[in-house]
Order: sequence, then structure tokens, then C-alpha cells
Amino acid sequence: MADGRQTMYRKVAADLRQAIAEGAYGSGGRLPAESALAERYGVSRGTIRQALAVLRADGLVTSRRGTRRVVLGTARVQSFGELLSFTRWARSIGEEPGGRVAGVTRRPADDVERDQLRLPAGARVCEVLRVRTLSGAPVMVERSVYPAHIGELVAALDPDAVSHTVPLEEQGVLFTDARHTIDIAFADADDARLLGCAPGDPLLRERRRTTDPSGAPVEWSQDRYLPGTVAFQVHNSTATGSLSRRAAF
Amino acid sequence: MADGRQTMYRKVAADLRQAIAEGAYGSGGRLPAESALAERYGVSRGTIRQALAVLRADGLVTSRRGTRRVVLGTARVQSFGELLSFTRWARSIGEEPGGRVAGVTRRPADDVERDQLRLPAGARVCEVLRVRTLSGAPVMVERSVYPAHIGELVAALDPDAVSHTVPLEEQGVLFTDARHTIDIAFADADDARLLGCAPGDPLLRERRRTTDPSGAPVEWSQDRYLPGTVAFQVHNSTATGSLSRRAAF
DNA sequence: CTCGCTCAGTTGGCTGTACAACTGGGCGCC
DNA sequence: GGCGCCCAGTTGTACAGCCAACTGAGCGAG
Repeated sequence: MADGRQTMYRKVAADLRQAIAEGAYGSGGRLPAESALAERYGVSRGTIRQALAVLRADGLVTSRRGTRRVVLGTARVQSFGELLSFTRWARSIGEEPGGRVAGVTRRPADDVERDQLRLPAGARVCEVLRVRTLSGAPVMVERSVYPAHIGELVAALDPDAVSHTVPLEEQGVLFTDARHTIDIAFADADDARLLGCAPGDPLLRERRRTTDPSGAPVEWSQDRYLPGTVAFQVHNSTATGSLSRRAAF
Repeated sequence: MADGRQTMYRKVAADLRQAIAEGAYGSGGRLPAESALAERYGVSRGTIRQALAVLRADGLVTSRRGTRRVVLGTARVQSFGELLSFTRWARSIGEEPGGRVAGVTRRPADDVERDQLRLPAGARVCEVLRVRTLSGAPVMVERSVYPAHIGELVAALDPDAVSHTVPLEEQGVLFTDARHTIDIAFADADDARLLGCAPGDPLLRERRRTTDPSGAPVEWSQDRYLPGTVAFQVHNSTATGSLSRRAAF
């Protein structure tokens, strides 16, 4: 995994996460005080607070002034990489992912794409249509739009390659931030053909804009899942919020 | 709003958020250095970093070692209260929310409910079925399950009350953490009758478990939206993640 | 017995410091 | 002109300390 940088607070967070998952404090139980953890791990209280902030953002523990932290749940949380890459996600849950490129189009960007990818007028993009499978069964259709210079890298990959994100990262294209919009769409002719459903059938749609470390958009993708195959789960709190409800356009 | 506690880092975050929304740094532009902001606001760099962590979690700015922060977008982000309360959300986007209680049931909790609300065997719950409207048009059916002691408070409210969360908070029932699971469901007879669609029509489903500051579950709700009325939007990054993809059961 | 107060314990907020890791641009060498 | 090196600038990580705000339990008054 790429985020295995060894800092103290990451190590503490990972250790606490495992302890919680093993039920060391029970569900609904209380964590030791920050000062006690600081002594146990031999670090300052600030470092412990940094580690706990990670767990709080993941929805594993509460945090309230005046009382010790409470364990909220023991849910396994996915890393950013597992969320972004269908391949990594599938493997992390023990499924065998597959994929097949069903079409590559090079064309001028439309208005939405220029806005999302922050491209100048007249810029060209590369769109990849792809069906993704779990254990051989089609599950999702992926329409990814890339700026031309990244699209060339994608188009050069093996059409049967299981993962696109992994080779892209090896070529220096990094994904660090993503904005997801989730709603319902209805299958068009391509969707129906690739997923084996009827045109007009409902699909769970995830539109995603991904950016690299410098904040430059690198991908604008629309994924359509067959109902009953995946669900999206989010945690938020008064302290850390990243989910919002939007009026549909 | 309830989260208006005046701390320095919140004030700085709010000020920077507004400046970004007004385009003071441009989209894709660079923020001043932390040290410069610290001097401008007369606070320490640590406080500035706390404020910037808020903006980063909201997906407004990047953060990368070695270079100044980059403005990712100017999206308006909802507060936790606006997300949790349909009423507050509707008002924040200038729509007129409405609601009508279509049924209240008191019964023993089933297995899922006992698990979600962390109730002992044999505990009873109160289920409220409710249709929500925007400008008079039905948009969503809400099935909320409360532990008995909270359910009594809800049942005592005016059936035509627009908001349930606001009076609940006034009676000391606070919502601070929530876990959302989003997928597709199909309309049953109740949904069809209340929303004016056909049984079997697809609906965007949000299941939500909400907890209070002490970590005790206070609500287990299932909301079903008509397609094309709302979408859910999430931001995540390698630094802060709260979204995950789940295999459907 | 019950209610209210006090108090130790705990987390939130803020300051200040130091060093490590990294970026981007400028400078000089070739 | 093009290339690589160096360096100032910037953010990340960690430490230490202080006070404020709040919780929960125990104690005492009524």
C-alpha cells in the first residue's frame, strides 16, 4: 500500500484500530485517557490526539470534552486506494475482479468535462468505456474521461488489464482527492448490453472527480452499478463532515 | 445554528471559506502560507493548521508538503445539522419543506434494530412512517425507528410538524454522529401510495444510524427518495477518508 | 432518600519551538 | 540552450506546557 509512511501517529492509530477491531475495549466501551495512551506509547499527548483524530474521522470513536472517548463501532474502514480502485476494493473483500475495455473515444471536451477537468476551450479528452466484473459476473459500467495527456497512457494499457489505477500510479499519475456524487441513473443501450439488463433499468450511479496532489483534475468518471451489488457507506459528525445532500439538477 | 461556538480556528476557517467562495484566491490558486495567515489573524501556526484541516476535510483545499495549499473548489458545504435534518436542508437551498406522519407503530425491536440501536433483547421501539415534501410535492418516505424513551417524545409531536429534529434537540436529544449507507431500493405499497409512484419503482435509499454525544444510538432511519430529486455528495482524500464501498448483503 | 454541590479527571483550544521532508525556481556548469 | 544542483520557502511531525470547559461520581445538606 502506498500510504504506509511510518510516522508515530499513524502507527498509534493503526495499533488502536486493531485493538478496537479485536474488541479490546468492547463496543460502547471507553478508551484510555489521552495521557495514559501517551505514556503507554512513549509519545506526547499531541501525537496521541493526532492518531485519535484519524479514528474519529473514520467514525470509530466519539470525542467529547469532559469524558473519555467511546468506541462507536468496529467497522473495517477502507483506505483511499481501496475506495478509488475497483480492483483493490474487490481484492480487499476477497472477490476476484475483472474488466474489459468496451470502447475508447478521443474527442473535444464538452462543457461539463471542461469544467470538471479544468481544461481550456477546445481541449481534447479521452473517454474509456469499460465493464467491470466480480467473479465473472458483470457488476458495473465505468465511463472515465481523462485529459489527453493521461488518456494516452490509459489507451496504451492492455484492454484486458484488470487495473488501470495501479499502472497509472506506477507511471507517476497520483490520485489523492476525490469528490463523489451518488444518485440513480437509468440504463442506456450500452449499459444494457454490457450489464445484461434491460434499457431503462435503474442503476446506482457514482460520478467522481479525482485530483492529483497538486490539485489538478486527472479523471472524471461515471460508474453505474447493478442494484444489489454495492452500497456506499459514509460517516460524518459535527466535528468532521464531508457528506452533503444535493438537489438533483 | 448549534455549532456556532466561537473559537479562533472556527472563525479563521469561516473567514477563509468565505474568501475562497468569493474567489479571493481564484480556483486553482494558492493560499497564503500558514505563517502569513498566522500573522494576519494574530494567532499561532497551530491554530491556522486547525482551521485549514477543516477546509481540507471539506475538500476545499489541498495540502502537500513543500508547497502552498491550492484551492480545489468553491463548493458550499452543508453543516452537520443541515445534512441530518431534511427541514434545515430544504430551507438552506431555498425550498419549502413539508411533512406528514402516515403512521406510528410501537412494537418489539427486530434483530437488525436491536443491533443498530444497541438494545437488549425484548426492548420495544417506536417506528414513525412519514412522507416529506418540497413545495408540496412528495419527495421522500422516511421510516425512523427510535428507542422507546425517545419514541414517546416523537409521538407526542404534532403530526403536521415540519421538523422533528429541531424540537427533539430542544428537549435535549442531541445528534452528533451518523453513519449513512446509500443504495437502491424498490417501492413497496406504502412507498407507492405516499410518493405517487408505482410499486416496484426504483428509489434512492439512505439508511442512517445516528448517535448522541455519548455514543448511544438514538435513531435508525431508512429514507427513500424519488429518483431525480436528490443526490448525495462526498469528499475524501488520502488524508481524511469517511466514504467506503460495501458489498450489498 | 433525594437533590444539589463540589471536585478530580478528561478532552478542547492555543501557544511556542524545533526539525524533517519536500517543492519549485534560480543559478551555474557544460 | 539545456541540464542538474542547490537553496529558500513551505508544510508535516513531534514535543512541552497552560488554561478552559465539561463530565460523572461521590459527598453532604435537607
